[in-house]
Amino acid sequence: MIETFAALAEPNRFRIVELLRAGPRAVNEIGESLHLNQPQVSKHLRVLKDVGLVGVQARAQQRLYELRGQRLRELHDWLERYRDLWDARFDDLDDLIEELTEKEKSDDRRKGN
Amino acid sequence: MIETFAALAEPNRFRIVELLRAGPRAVNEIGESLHLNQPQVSKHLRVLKDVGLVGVQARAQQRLYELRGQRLRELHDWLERYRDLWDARFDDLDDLIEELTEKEKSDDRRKGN
DNA sequence: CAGGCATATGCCTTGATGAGCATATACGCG
DNA sequence: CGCGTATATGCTCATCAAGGCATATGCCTG
Repeated sequence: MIETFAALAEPNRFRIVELLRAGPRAVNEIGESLHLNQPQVSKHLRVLKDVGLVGVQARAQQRLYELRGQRLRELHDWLERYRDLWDARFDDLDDLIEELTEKEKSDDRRKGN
Repeated sequence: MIETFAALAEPNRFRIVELLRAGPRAVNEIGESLHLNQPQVSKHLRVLKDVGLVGVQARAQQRLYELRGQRLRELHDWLERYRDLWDARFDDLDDLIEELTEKEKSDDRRKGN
């Protein structure tokens, strides 16, 4: 889980993942699309592959990288455990609470709580 | 999005988030539960708060940190765009493809593709 | 099997970040 | 209002990861 987060936390890696959502790509294609040097692309793909976010498929001297669902599904499963936190309208309430908390500070002071 | 990933990519921060799933906690409680020094807890909470994963609520000299849903919901929304990738049984297929790819390498060699 | 293309790896430098410790700030209480 | 508790911040050190460049490896073609 943490490894997945770490992999996706890197901007260029995130862009690669987003790009691969459209389908498999060769290393040079990725590099051109995202304006990255080839070695960097390879290195990032290595990380993504080690984590299991992508898989490779060799075609001639090219390597087609494709997104894999496994880790994303795990991410989803993890998120599910927090569903009650965000599935409701809690978020807007949070904002309210935040504001009220500020207010309480002065209230507390007044009533000596 | 990336900031959320970065925040969750740190092991101790991840543990804090998991802990806060059970409900709001004061800084010292978190520290004791996770065996972390107080300054570290504060620093991690700072990051989590800056990213918006947690909110604070002051009570006396304590600060109760609580998980917020916003960022997790965004994460969920982002994942949704990849749903077709993991919602099906594609994953097992990926494993197959991986294996077949290895096999193809020799096949290609034989048939001179 | 030599040359060329596609990709991977190694090395170096640099910036970011976490841990630890000391210390500052905030707040309630006597 | 001074003291103790709860939390935040500053500083330093060590680690790590990303970018750039050079180069190695793999594979195809003539």
